[in-house]
Amino acid sequence: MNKRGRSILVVDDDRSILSLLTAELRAEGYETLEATDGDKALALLAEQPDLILTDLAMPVMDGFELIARVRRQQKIPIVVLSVRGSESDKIRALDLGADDYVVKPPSIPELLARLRAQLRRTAPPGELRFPDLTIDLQCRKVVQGGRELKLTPTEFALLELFATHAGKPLFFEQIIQNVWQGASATSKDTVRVHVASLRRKLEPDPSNPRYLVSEPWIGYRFIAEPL
Amino acid sequence: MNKRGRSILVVDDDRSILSLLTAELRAEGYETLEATDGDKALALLAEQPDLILTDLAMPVMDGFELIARVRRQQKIPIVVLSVRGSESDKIRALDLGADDYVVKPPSIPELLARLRAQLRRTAPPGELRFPDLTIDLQCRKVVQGGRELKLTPTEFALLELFATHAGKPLFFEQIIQNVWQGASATSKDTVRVHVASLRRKLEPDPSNPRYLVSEPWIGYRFIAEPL
DNA sequence: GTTCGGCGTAAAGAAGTCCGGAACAAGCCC
DNA sequence: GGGCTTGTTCCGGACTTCTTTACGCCGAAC
Repeated sequence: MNKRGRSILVVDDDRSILSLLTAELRAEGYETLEATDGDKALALLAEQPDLILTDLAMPVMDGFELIARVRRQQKIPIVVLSVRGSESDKIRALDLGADDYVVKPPSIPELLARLRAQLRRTAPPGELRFPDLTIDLQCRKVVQGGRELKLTPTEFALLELFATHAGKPLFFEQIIQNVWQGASATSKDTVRVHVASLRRKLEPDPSNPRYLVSEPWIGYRFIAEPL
Repeated sequence: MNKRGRSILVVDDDRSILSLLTAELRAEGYETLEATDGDKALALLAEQPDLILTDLAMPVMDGFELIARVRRQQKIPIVVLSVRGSESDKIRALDLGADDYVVKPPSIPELLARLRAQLRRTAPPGELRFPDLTIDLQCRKVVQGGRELKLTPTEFALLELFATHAGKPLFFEQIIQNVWQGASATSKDTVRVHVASLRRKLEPDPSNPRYLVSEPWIGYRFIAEPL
């Protein structure tokens, strides 16, 4: 569950509801921003939240206007959470630019699922980040110290597997299973050779591996702190 | 009224509901595709609908598996319309990749508003702009350095696919799927030849591609900063 | 000290890919 | 029909990648 760093702007004039919602969201691992009316919410857009969860009834600037104003600038996902369950309210909010509409009181698990669905589509490009190394899974690009590494498909698959299991040792069996789809012909030797060529491109000193250390009798381990 | 040409794939095993839904959608100006199970729905993906509206309970392949299969390839919006209103069903569908979940029987106006909300965010830009290159999808015109390029239908489809996925590598499989609707006869060679002829028209130096670089063992990648 | 097995590197052969050109089929317009 | 355009298949040369093999190194066990 990759929610790391995703922040949600919660807007509601009822402070008890506000704190209840933010508590739930924080428990799920999200960062939260809070606003009690549309004006304050607009100001908090500068913090670049990843999603807006807003009520409709609010003083100063109501939810409808907030949606319209936000949409004039950005395409950030907006989810409405309101006691008003009438068809006309839903249609108006959705047509103004809201992406989903949930009626209060919500089922928290369902609300969370709907938020996940909205966040998913703006998910940042599948990217694994380590100190001095970023791996873009979508673009199949690996950047180290500002320079892009040119990897063969096998090398990239290897690095992707290692990076997604950073810190944990990987058995030869697992490696062959994942990178070669368990082609029975593949041997440990083949893995070793590809690891070697990956090290030549990845390691500052290939003979003293820093990232890709061998785990005798087991396989290999990728050492790096995520983020 | 920008619903022109937007098509919706409706999936439901109950033919009376199916025809009722498609009637409503057509009345709104959408084009519709119909399927009575997940298998047939998958086959109709070749028609490139803009949205999928699907039931969950179906023979042959149920809605959950349909969602999972579609998501493995595409990010087309998926709206679930089901009698099953339980929290667990909603969460499962949403987490599998659905974008919205509406319980049967739906309020038609609300359903339409939710479909609009989903379609809005995938609205085709109509025009793709890159430095020294603009592609007008509506008029099917490509302008480079003030001169208009004359492309064949296949070449245009290729360029459109590449430009909408700028920066990301495209596998031969994806290319064939999108440009040739997965016609099984099409081979990599065919793709290569058309890429070559597209390069001859697009690239300043066709033997040293700047936009359309080949990604060995993968396919091709279109390199250009959007805007 | 010797033996043994895993580990790392280098080299070579096998296999696959990319590209351009040429040839062929199908459709269109004059 | 003849000419043109478009789309597809095939071939050879150049190149890259993958796998295997061989050899040396090192540590552990005896």
